[in-house]
Order: sequence, then C-alpha cells, then structure tokens
Amino acid sequence: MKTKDRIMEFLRGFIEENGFAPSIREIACHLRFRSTKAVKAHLDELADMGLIEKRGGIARGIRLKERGVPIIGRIVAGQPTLQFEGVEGHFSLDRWKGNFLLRIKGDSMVGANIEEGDLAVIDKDREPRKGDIVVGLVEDETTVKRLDKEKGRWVLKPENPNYSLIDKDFQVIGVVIGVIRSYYK
Amino acid sequence: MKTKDRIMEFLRGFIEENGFAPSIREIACHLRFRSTKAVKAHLDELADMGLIEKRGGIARGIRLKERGVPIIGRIVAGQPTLQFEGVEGHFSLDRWKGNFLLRIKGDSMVGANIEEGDLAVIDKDREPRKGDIVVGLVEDETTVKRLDKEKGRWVLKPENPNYSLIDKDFQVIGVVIGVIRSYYK
DNA sequence: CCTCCAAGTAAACATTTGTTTACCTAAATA
DNA sequence: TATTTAGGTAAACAAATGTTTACTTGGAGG
Repeated sequence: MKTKDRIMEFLRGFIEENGFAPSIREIACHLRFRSTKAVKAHLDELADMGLIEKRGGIARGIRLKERGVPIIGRIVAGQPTLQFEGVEGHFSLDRWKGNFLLRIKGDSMVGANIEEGDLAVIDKDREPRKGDIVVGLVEDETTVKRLDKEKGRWVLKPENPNYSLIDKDFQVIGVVIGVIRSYYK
Repeated sequence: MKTKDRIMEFLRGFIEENGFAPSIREIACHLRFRSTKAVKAHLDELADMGLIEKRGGIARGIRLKERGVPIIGRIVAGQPTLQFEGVEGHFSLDRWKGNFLLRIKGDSMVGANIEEGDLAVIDKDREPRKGDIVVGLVEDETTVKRLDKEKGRWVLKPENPNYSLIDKDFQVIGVVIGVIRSYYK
C-alpha cells in the first residue's frame, strides 16, 4: 500500500509545480517502474478509492480530489518532533471561484473583526439579507458595512462606534461571504 | 484581439471545470476554427504576453498565469450595471501551499480580530519573533496566542482581557501567517 | 515443497495531441 | 488597383500518451 502513497505524493508535488498532472510514463519513471501497466492499475484503484479523478483516454487527465491546504484536526507532541494528525479537510479557493476580492480600507468594521488590508470575498449574486455584511455603493463610493433595517428603512451600519450609520440612498453591490488576511505581506 | 479574450475565457472555464487544460484541438473546436494552426499561434502569443505558461510538446501543458480569485481595484457605477475595473491582482492559495490550517477555538484572540471558527494559516518553519501570533503547545494543548517577552522570559499573551497570560513552559509549533474566514458555512 | 497470486515487465497498439508546411482570403495599405 | 499581411484552412507529420495482451517473478500460505 506504500506505492499508492508515493504516487499521491508525486502527484501533489508535480501538479503544484507544473500546473498539470504527470503522464503515466512520468509517474512510472519516478517510481522506477519499467512498465506503465502497473501505474495505470494503481491509478485506477486510486480513482476507485476516491482519492483522484481520472478521465480515460485523455492525456494528463488526472485531478486530485484533495485540493487546497489541509485543515489539521489535532496536533500531538511526539517525542522530538510534532505530528499533525487527522486531516479534517482541505480548504480550497474553488468555493470562492467566480467571485472577487475587495481590499478593506479603514477600520469601520473592526467590531466584526474585519481590519484594514483584509481581503473581503464578495458574492455579487447572493441576495443580501438583514444582518449581512455587504458592499454598498453610496454616491460613487464603495463601503463595506452591515446591512440593517431601521424604521422600515434599509441602512448601512458600521461596526465601530466612531463611525456613524449611513441612511442615504445606496445600492448593494454584493455580500461579503468571506475574509482573507495575510500577515507578512 | 477579441479572439485571445475568448481563448482566455475558455481556458479559465475549462480548467476550473476539469482541472486540466484543453487540448489545442478542443480550443479550436470551441472557437469553431477548422485548423489548429491559428490556435497554436494565438497560444504562443498569449505566452509571450505573459498571460499563460505553455510547455512545448507536452499534452495539455498550459497553465494560467492568473491563478485564484481576482482582487478588484475599483468599482464604478455604470448606468444600469456595475463594472469592476482594474484587476489589482489575484489571490491564490499557492502562497500558502505547504502549510496547513488550524481552526480557531475560543475568543482569546478577538483583540487581533481573530474569531472562533476562523482558519489560521500556520507556517511551521518560520522563525517566531516577538510580537508574532503563534501556535503554542502548552501541556499537550495547542493555543493560538501572541508571542511576547516579559522580564527576559517568553510568554504567550491572549488578545482578550478576559484571559490571562501563559508563562508556563511551552513550545512554539508555528507562526500564524494568515487568516481565512468563511461566512455562511 | 509446491501452488497461487499480486505486482511488475515487455512489447505492441491505438489515440490523442503538439507541430509544421503549403496555401488561401479578405481587409488594410500604398 | 496592386500589394501586403494578419489570420485562417487543409493536410500531414511526429511525438506524446493512454491502453492492452502475454509473460515473469518473488513471496505468502497450504
């Protein structure tokens, strides 16, 4: 069962580096196999196991099922080294494909733990509801605020007591469905 | 110049859907071209323009330069519809490849705008410095806190006045180099 | 010790797919 | 109007690559 692990490892590395999957012969070569037959068998089994997707007859038609960065379940202290066990899942940007990011300016949403420089993930098709954090267009200016209703009127509320509520006319451009922050540039 | 846009659009869609690039013939077919020659010429030019990477002689050896989700520079209000102009760049998980994610439990770091449920991006190889937010291992428990030095002694500081500082022995497992938050599941 | 079998070898085979050469055509240009 | 040329057509060509068949082999198990 070790061979399949080596294949998966190779696939991960190769795809990350090249952006496309290796050919069966390249895999065979890496494993020091002299035939492609065994590799194909392993790949078919990996596909059955649900670890990869494989399109028959198509060159380099392999895709990993696990995409993105692994989410670790638990960290345990082995003797000298650490172990990261239990991959709870993988986080991938796939779920945010088709949307776009908007960089946060100012600190009007710190109350919602959104700070300057953060990237807000915007879904412009999602229907905005009361309580959602949204991108609003107010007099040609865009701001990220929380959508609320006061006295039957839609308003944009900052999450910082130093800023005041916006109850002018505005247009909701999209809903903030996520936040990405990157320290150290 | 319209044709190249159509090619790029097709590439984006195809790659997102299948996980690998289309063959030249598939592109030609999509554009309703009867020859592959023109497509290859366009692809070579796109590579020269720096929009794609292309590996000669390799099946489906195309990779988009723009990976991930676009970061919008500005939003302007066109008459009825909106326009998202100026792609400032693209955010990709590539930069975080090789690291892993840890889900935040508790609210001890709200002062740093990290809340429960957030995914902390952990770099276990980065050298921790004073002021960094780190993952610490204290008596077989992992916590995310800010690394600080008090009276010549390393300590872990929460960013929430309701929690108290940890000055027991601990081990730094990694540095938090980013945060990902996803609303709506 | 013999049998069986998973796993690999070897060698073709059949497509898929990138590349190339020669030619065509309509629109821009002189 | 004659010429040029970007961009496409057509048809081969040459690799790259998935697939298949027949054969070998080292070790687990009876």
